[in-house]
Amino acid sequence: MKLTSWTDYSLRVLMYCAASQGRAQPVTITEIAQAHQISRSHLTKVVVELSNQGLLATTRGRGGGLRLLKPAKDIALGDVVRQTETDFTMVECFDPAHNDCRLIGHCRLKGVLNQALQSYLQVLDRVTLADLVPNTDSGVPQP
Amino acid sequence: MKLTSWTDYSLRVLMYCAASQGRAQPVTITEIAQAHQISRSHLTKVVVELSNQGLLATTRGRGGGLRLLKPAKDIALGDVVRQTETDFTMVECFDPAHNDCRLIGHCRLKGVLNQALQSYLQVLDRVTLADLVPNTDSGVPQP
DNA sequence: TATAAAATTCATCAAAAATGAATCTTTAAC
DNA sequence: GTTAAAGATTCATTTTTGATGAATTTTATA
Repeated sequence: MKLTSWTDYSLRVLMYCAASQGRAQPVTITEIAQAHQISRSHLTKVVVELSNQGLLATTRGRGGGLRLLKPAKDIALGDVVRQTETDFTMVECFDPAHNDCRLIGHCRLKGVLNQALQSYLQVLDRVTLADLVPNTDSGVPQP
Repeated sequence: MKLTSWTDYSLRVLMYCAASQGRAQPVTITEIAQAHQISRSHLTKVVVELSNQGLLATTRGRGGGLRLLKPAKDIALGDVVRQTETDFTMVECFDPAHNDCRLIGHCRLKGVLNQALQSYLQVLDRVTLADLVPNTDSGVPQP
């Protein structure tokens, strides 16, 4: 059970943007790619998806770059992870047509695993980008 | 984010054993494999691991089979999942030697994701095999 | 018009999970 | 003691899907 590196990169892009708010020049993909030693090409796809998901705005051309569409304190990790992770299938529930399972009664496993998953996401719902990154527009000066 | 089918199969083996407690003949691998349409060979490996982990006892030879080493109500899902899932790496934390991350301050991401993971497992800690399977040795007769 | 930025397309590559055939070992029943 | 039924082991593949990156195109500004 792990998150994909796609989600990992998504979070890093968002955190980088959050940490860079207030800069004169916007953050660029190349900059983030270099900072994290990831291929610029690959990271671009992550940025495009985040942009499609309404988390980032991008501007092309010279002087362009990325910026968050909402204040960092309004972007909860849970929502990011829900969007970037594609597969939350905990167990493969068998196709009813082929189900020859001899367990008596209905299986409660699926429901329990779903509860656990919700609990996982709820923890992340209570954390925002602003909580992760010291210098944001949260109004709190850093030491 | 998903569990492996290895974990899935592990849970099903344990549930099957729990549901079969009190039977004259012990449960066999072949029986479970047929019930779930899984290759017997493959499922054997799952059983061997569960046995190594102290959850199951196996007996070879004619009349042999599987049985739980503890009452179903004493086997918590959390403990099973902790043992069968091999990789709980939420994000790849960068090697400090190569860390060129420009985020100011220390990153709280890892800690937060770990909290979420613990929350996930804690939900499963509160559920036992007996909760999943109606007819166990829990003393509660099934309808 | 040159440059710097995002966006797209295409082709792989890599890693890990999943699978199953074939065979060996053990043991109870006959 | 033989045999059949059970778990255990070994080996080789297959499948999946995530991850990667080169090359090119589009857009916009200085």
